[in-house]
Amino acid sequence: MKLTTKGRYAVTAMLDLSLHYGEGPITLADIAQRQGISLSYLEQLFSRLRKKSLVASVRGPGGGYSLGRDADEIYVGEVISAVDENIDTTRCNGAYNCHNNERCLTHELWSDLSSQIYNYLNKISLQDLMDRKTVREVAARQDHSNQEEVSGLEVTLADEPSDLAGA
Amino acid sequence: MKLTTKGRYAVTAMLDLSLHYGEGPITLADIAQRQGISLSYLEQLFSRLRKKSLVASVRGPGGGYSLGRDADEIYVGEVISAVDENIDTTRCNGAYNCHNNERCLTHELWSDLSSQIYNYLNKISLQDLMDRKTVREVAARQDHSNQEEVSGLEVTLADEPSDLAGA
DNA sequence: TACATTCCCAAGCAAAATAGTCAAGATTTC
DNA sequence: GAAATCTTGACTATTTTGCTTGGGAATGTA
Repeated sequence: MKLTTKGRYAVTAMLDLSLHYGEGPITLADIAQRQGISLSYLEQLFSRLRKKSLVASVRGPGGGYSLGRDADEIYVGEVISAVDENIDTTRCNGAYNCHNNERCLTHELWSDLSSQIYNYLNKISLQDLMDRKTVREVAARQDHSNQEEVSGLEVTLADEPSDLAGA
Repeated sequence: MKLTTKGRYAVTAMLDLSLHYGEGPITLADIAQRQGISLSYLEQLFSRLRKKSLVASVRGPGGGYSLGRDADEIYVGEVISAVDENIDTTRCNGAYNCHNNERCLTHELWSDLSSQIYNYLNKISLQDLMDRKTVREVAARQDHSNQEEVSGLEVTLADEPSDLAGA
């Protein structure tokens, strides 16, 4: 199991998609703007999500993406697996001869752990996430600020004072 | 939580140390050879393990490392935390303003997950690992093959046919 | 048909992280 | 004092990440 921002981006985007389900296809441009993820990067992620049938796409004007299944049938673990290819550990992925043609000492431990994490993540559906109060609150705020941002063409982000609170 | 080979190396080395506990201080050179980890890399890892008092060191000839506590009081999670500094997620680690000065949608999910994994790993002690049958078996083999390897200076690993089984 | 909008895809690239090397030193034992 | 061992820091190579660029292909609309 690998846990990187890549997987987080994917889950965030899928959650965004779920929250706007029922509004017809959602464009990646919308998601990119709402979630602050680069459009091209999203395209790469969604390419993999589509290959795993987690999303369905419609081309052309008015097109976009929608969920491949209902939100309560898509699990976080699936999303992460889809974008983070080698879900296994990097060195001895599945191989029994990690070291000196034998299993490495902790081989079993890591496979145990991987499946443990995987189990945990595969119990959480996108619907579960949507049901969370904090998620709904943030989503509502995002939809509002989105409407404001749409009018202005681009937000200037030259040197945002991100660490004012610190020090 | 971050799960990389770095953490795996650390746990493997600590497990090796546990298995040879009672034989006096163990040198990193021994561990490096048994577990196939570069000595200098081990040095870096053990530097961090020592700072967290997970190991104790004795310098000079006959010196080496020993466990900082009993094997049933050292948990896998601690070992991983010790070497993998930023145990938190990379982007919005702890910050509440991941995106647009708000919490990102999945912020809560990731902190939940992190603590979940951490809990799991902090229930497994080095002693637990040693009690596993497969670990004891591999360890026994390693001790044997180690004695053989000591006589030959270096194993030639020019082009090992690692993918014969494939295709 | 033209064209704008959207998905699709592949190559490349900078920054960061990972895994490892190298070199110099500090302690201790013999 | 010499050898063994830990200790430390700087340096390097490789991989991964996050992102850009630049082109397509499909499709709805005028």
